[in-house]
Amino acid sequence: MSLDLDATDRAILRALSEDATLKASALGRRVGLSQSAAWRRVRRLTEAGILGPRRLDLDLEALGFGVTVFLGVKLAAKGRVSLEDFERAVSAIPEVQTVEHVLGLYDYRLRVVARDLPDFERVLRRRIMTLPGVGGVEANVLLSEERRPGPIG
Amino acid sequence: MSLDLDATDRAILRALSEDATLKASALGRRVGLSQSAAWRRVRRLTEAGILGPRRLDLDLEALGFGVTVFLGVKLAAKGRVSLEDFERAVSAIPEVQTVEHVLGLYDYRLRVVARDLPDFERVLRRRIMTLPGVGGVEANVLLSEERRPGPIG
DNA sequence: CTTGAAAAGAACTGCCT
DNA sequence: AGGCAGTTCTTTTCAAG
Repeated sequence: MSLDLDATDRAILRALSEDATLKASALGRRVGLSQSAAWRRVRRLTEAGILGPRRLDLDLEALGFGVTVFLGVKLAAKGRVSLEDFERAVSAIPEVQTVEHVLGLYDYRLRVVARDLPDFERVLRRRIMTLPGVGGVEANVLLSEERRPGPIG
Repeated sequence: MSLDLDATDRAILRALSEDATLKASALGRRVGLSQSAAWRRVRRLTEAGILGPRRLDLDLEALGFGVTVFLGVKLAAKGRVSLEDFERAVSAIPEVQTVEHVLGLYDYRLRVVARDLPDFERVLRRRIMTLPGVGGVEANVLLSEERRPGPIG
């Protein structure tokens, strides 16, 4: 299924995950190909589904959201609440950036942003704790974060 | 510092976080502006630092990395290992996609990808558990994930 | 903010090696 | 598969209402 990539493909993936706005010409220069060859490779990788949609990272801090908290949520074992109910309710909270359904100590991991800690407390008390079926919540406040390209080298 | 955004700005941010490849003309159509007006707003938001770099999401599953695990890492209290040492070592592991320094039950949260569970066990035993200063590790396996635009509405 | 237009540059196509 | 040349499209800038 996963078509095989040569070193040039991997170089393209590495370059594009750093800067998705790279033009085919600049990309080609960087990996040692002509503009059209680079462009054809990008199209091939896109059609293979390897290059996903170009997403835009908003600087939420510049927008006044300086607090990011990761919540580990354990659903109440007894309250036979469907996962769908929980997911629907959590998706309606604007401050929730990511909803991850996981297997382990928690059932869900949420990435929540807020303007400051008082604002976060409001979100936690009025939105999170009132979600259907919540059994326990554990929190970690983000101090700093580093994203890396992943195992494409 | 954070310049105020009107409803149109927020619409632009919402549209672009869904699809960062949107052309200024299509964007203008979507938010009810002319092409040049939309383009000027995008430039203004970019210069204000709100629109970050366009990153490209790789479909790691299409590349054969079907397993994603979140690790909560607690450093050993005694072993006076500097955070820098830990961060440097963890950054050298290709399978680690994200390193988050957090405050709470854990000291670090790691997003780790692997080809399958045996491969993950290899990474865990040979790379993660041998990191300098690791006191305890807790794992959650990703089942599904939903990303949302965040509180820009 | 809008329209219109012009210049620059990138995307995309066919043909050739 | 890669390179070249050409066509089509968008971007980017400017002038004027």
